[in-house]
Amino acid sequence: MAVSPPRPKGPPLNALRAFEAAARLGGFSRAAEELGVTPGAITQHIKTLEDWVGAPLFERRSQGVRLTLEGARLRPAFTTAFDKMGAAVHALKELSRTPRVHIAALPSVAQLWLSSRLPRLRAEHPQCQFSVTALEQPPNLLREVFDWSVFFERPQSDSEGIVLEHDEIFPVCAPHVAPSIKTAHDLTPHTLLVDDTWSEDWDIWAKEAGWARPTGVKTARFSLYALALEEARNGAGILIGHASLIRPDLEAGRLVAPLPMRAATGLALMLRTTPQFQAMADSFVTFE
Amino acid sequence: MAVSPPRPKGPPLNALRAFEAAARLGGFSRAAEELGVTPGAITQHIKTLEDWVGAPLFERRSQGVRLTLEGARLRPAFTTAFDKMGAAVHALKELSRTPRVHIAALPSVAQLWLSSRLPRLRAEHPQCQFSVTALEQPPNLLREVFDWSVFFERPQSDSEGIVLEHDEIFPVCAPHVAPSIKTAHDLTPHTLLVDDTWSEDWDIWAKEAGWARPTGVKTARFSLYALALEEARNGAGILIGHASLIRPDLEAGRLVAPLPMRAATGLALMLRTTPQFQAMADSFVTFE
DNA sequence: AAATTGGTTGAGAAAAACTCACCCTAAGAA
DNA sequence: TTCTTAGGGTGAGTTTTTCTCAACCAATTT
Repeated sequence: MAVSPPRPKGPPLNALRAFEAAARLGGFSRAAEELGVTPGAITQHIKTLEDWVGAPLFERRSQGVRLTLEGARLRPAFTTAFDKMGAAVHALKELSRTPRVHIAALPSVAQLWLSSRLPRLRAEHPQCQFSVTALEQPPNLLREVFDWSVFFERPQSDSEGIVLEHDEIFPVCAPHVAPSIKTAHDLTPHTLLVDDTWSEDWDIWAKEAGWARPTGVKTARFSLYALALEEARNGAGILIGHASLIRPDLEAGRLVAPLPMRAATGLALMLRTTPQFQAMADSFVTFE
Repeated sequence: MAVSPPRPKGPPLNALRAFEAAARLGGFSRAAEELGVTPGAITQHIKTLEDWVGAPLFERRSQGVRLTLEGARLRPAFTTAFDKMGAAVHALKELSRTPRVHIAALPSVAQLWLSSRLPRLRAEHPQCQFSVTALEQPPNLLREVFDWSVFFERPQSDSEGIVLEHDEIFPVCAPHVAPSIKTAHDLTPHTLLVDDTWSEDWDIWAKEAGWARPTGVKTARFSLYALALEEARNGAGILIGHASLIRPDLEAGRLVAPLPMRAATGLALMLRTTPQFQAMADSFVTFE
């Protein structure tokens, strides 16, 4: 009779977390991003778990993975478990002597929108320590150690985020470039400045403006919106401007909008917070 | 403005688990046992966590640790989170093709009580795979990957364990040794066989029997009850027998009880199971 | 046919977790 | 007092886990 194999251990907690994230987000890459690791790490976690269980949790398809029936059945239990854990971790974070507010934002939002508002926030809450992390995707505030997030997101009635401003885009350029542009077609000879993370912006605006963008138009791509913006200020081309991010440049006259057409992206600059920081966020927003 | 420290991570999940266990069980050593690691490992986990938080979670006292006020406030949230996690893990385990039943029991119970009943259990559930792990302390079935536990425990009305038999102890010895023993005082010249994990048994019985055990009595200590039992069969001394464990020896005449006095330890041999296995346990018990 | 999307793999590197042996402190026992 | 015991703390060194990296696939999409 088998007595004594030391002490059987449950599956590794990190593998469970990887499973939950992958199942919730519907892909290993997205789970990898949320957890701040490479996709390969997720692959391995899931494999560990599948070996432990002795059954597959995901079907591998060429365009990604799909949860198996059993995997799907299991997901909600893990999601609620990790939600509770996340809440507990937030409570744990509160113990820290000096209150810390950790803000997540798109790189462009952090540089162009948040940076001018942070001083005021610091002044209003001198006892708080603020820090900002730039992310490409909004974090899950229930899970991660962020307290605020400021991203362009599709406003959903069900969610409790605060809509700061609906996103509107339109071409902008340096003042000396503007006179040559009277209609959308005048854009053709210019270089279009494109932010990699918002590469469809020009298409959205062009469609709205009824401009069939010719294939030969020159474009210059940037990995950061702030870089493209700087080029636009220097007169290197036409940028598709997000109203909320370029307002200071327009007001200061560093940029102008040569055409009146504005397109809505369907997104909004949204502020979300954990429940603990709702009040602080509300008071911040009333000043806007 | 600070933008970008990769992606801030929450505290390590394993450290959270260590905290929860230590807080719930009221000590690092007990947490270490539940988690199957050394106490030093727990110390380090807690330190990691306290460093992450920036505040102490336990007060260190010479006779052990006490939760700080904040630590105590945090505990319930983590306990429920890990309870949910444990339930989810049990569900995960169910996916496994062949159902597995993992039984935890005291080493003595595993050898002397369970082993004779396992064949019947296997016969009744041929599709199941049974495994047994010997532990000194009953595991937390909500957390660990066990499905059944069989231990001597104090029966508490609030708990849902099944009382298999109340624990009774009394001296036993080989048949040829018995004739010399008419009263408790006749035990004095004999060697008393003692199991290390139940070293108070003789005291309990002696008190009940009104026997002031003289200090000079020889004793022989064993780390396993089954070893002490074997010695008793060989006539090497008097063992304090637990009725439930030595019944087969009494029935077969390998051992006899020379004195009629029996003492209750206040414990009971208890069977506990996870909810999933309640039915199987019930049907097992009706055969007893 | 080429590029893209999303996952997989295995080797090596890095980080986390753990053990071990020894130290420390307070409290109770002798 | 001095011993002993119970429970932790420490730091070095080791083992295990986790992660990254750099290819590599296989199905789409262009």
